[in-house]
Amino acid sequence: MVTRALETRARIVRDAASVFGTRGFFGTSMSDLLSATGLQKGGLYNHFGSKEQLALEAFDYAVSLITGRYVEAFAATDSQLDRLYAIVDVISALIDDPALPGGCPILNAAVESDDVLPVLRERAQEAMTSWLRLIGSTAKAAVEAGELRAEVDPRQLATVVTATLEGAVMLSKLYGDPSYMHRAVDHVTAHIRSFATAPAAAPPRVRRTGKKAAR
Amino acid sequence: MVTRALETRARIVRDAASVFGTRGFFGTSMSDLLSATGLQKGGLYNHFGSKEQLALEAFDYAVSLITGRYVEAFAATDSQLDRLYAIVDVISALIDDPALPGGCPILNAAVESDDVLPVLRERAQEAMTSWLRLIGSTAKAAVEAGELRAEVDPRQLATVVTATLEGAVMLSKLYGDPSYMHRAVDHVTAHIRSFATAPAAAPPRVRRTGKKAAR
Amino acid sequence: MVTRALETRARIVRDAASVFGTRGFFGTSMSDLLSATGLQKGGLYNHFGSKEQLALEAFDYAVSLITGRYVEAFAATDSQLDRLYAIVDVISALIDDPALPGGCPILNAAVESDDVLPVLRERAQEAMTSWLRLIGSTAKAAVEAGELRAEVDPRQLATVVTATLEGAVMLSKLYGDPSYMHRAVDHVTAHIRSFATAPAAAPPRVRRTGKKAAR
Amino acid sequence: MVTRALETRARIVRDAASVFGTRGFFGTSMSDLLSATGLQKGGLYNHFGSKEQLALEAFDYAVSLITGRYVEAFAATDSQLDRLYAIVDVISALIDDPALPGGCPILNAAVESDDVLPVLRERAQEAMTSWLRLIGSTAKAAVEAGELRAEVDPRQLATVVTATLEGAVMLSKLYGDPSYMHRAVDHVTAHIRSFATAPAAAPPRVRRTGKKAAR
DNA sequence: ACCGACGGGACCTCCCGTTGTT
DNA sequence: AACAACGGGAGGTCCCGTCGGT
Repeated sequence: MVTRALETRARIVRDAASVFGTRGFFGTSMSDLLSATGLQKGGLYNHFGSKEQLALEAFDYAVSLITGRYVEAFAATDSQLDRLYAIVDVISALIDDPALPGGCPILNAAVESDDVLPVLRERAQEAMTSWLRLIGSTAKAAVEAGELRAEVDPRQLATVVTATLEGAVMLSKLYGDPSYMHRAVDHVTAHIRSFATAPAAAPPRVRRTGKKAAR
Repeated sequence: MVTRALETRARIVRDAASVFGTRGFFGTSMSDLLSATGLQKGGLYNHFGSKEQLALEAFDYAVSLITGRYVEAFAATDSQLDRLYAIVDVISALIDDPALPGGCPILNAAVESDDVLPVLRERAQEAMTSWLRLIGSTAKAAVEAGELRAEVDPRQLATVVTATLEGAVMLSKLYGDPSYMHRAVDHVTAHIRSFATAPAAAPPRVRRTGKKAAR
Repeated sequence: MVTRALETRARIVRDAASVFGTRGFFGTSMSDLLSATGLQKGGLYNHFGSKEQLALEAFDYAVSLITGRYVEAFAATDSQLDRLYAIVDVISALIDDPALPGGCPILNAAVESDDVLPVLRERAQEAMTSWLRLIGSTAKAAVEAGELRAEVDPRQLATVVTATLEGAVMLSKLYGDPSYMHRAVDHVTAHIRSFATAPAAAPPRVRRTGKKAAR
Repeated sequence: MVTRALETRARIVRDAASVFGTRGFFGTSMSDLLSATGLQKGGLYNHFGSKEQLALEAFDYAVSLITGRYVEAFAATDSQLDRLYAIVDVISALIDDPALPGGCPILNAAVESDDVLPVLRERAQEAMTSWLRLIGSTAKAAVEAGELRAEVDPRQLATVVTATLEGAVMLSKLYGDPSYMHRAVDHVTAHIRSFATAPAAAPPRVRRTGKKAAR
């Protein structure tokens, strides 16, 4: 039955994404994947031609989980500015309420793929590019909607938001301490707000852990 | 003979630092290290008991190169504020004028060591901590010297500066494009300047490549 | 498929037992085992996690061959005394008609495992203990059956029989000359007979080679 | 200075004999020997061309220690029969009061050298042969001196004594329990005495540990 | 006489992928 | 679709022996 096969395949990808996320591509062995999926060699290689192919699909899946959260979060927004804040929240959730263990898949892929895994590197570039574009175009839309001042450079803003949050993902994971991410979120949020046309109330920060961390 | 040994050892660490920086710990094989150093297995294992031990020393060496640049840069400063700018410049140089290939060793170690290389993770934590402390205490000194306003939260500033620049290292390396780092530097510099007591001239930015990248 | 695996596994154990018996644990390399079994590394390691594990199973197998001979020989006996003689014959056959090359596996294991292979040493102890117990309890049964005089100390007898025959295994193998074993067998047999209640005919010695070695 | 060199050489042999005795030839690595002697590669290879050569000399040394004990023990005897008892005592001392750790060097060499170390095997044969001859000729002399009955077969006696005691060395070492050796000594002693012409008092057993084990 | 850097190979282990089988 | 035996090679480690240097 075709459905069954697809389910198994999806389950493999899901399990593999967790393992690759926490151990990295080279740090993950086939036997890690076998015990994570509960399958044997044959079962796995029926669906994927190689470890690399599985890794690529696992990467795509991990990215899609984040993308899904954007879509979800965007549904609840009614301004471009809120969308920017929502984007920040989604990244922040990589630490506070991760969909998958291992932090940000793009960061992981970018760091590990250096000169060694060009295929993965390309995927990471693509994923990062669409992320940067999302921020950039949202910022531009916010300007056009009159929510942000015209002096905002969308590309500059996208870079700063992304770099700061990715760096914070690394810091918080390195120390096992979410407060680095929280400080980064505060900074990025304030930075965005500094371009807002209306003095505006504090953005609708939703810290997913529920703990309203005193700052 | 003792001299010879130390030289060889130092050379191995230097060469290994490059390889580990570009390929990562798991992505680097002993073969890679042998061809990088020109030694044979026996020769290498006389100096280092294991690949991990060599990796740790290579990490320390890579960090020491950055530290050395701080020391060098600090010698030319005469205000706490200039020191902050110098720190930013040193990190920025990881892209524009790297001492070693592979970007920031701490970033690399932090991302790859997750749950897999606890010893390396500890070293990365230590290195990162002293970096954060350096920024934090410099910021505090700048406040005490009246160069920055009292409202500055040193820890917050250290987090933001570090996260943003580390994230930018990742972005610029991912794309092979230094402009991400440049934008991050501009932002961080402006952010610091926004706390300055004197309206002050632009900070003495020294882009090491000399190319004034149009932005 | 399952059947195939078990067959292969059994074959590996059998072949390995020969190699370990003749070359010893440390003297046997994985290469030796590979050429003995005709497998490749991957094939072998699918069945056994390590050389040590294989060695242990090979040891157990070698011991089981000897045990099997006891069972076989016991089936043809109808007195406790005959059982004692049968035991002697089984050990004697390690030289005259070996099931496996390499002499006595327990002797080999005991000598080589000293302080270096504690796991093997334990196995050797267990195997030796059940051997000593077999002799001891058979002697006791012979006393109770009135076939041996009550003054017999079963533990003493077991030690003497075992020590003498094991020592003879070593001597005969060292010189490649079975006559040492034959002399030991004669002595041990006479020693046992000296405790017999009936003057009894000579025990039903079956020298497995068929050659009635002139002594 | 020549003396110095010989001293060092002798010390190496002594230390190596202990290591080889406990770990065996293959179980002993050069680095084991280096740490046992406190020397470095160069220091060791100045005296011995190879591990094998050192092992051979260490074996000879170990045998010479036993030989020395014979000589010593013989000096205190005034009958051939006492010499036989003395020989038994010397072997018994391998367990109760060993000159070197590792039990009997000949036993060890015989078991480990099988088909793998022909040179060592030859040495073991030679050493064993002179031991057997010593017992045999002493027995013969005892017969000629009228201390043992003429029916004694010297070669048979030598085999039985040697096999039993060697087997007991193995047993006592396997269990870490000297009582196996004690029982073997009792047996062998009684066996010899059974050939004595004079009903004679118990032989002058000297258990070297001093504990007169109750039997 | 001794040290210690180094070569180069063998060690055991585990890798990833293929293949036959159920 | 899944299992599991197996190939063949690369992994890191440690081996023994050599040799330049003190």
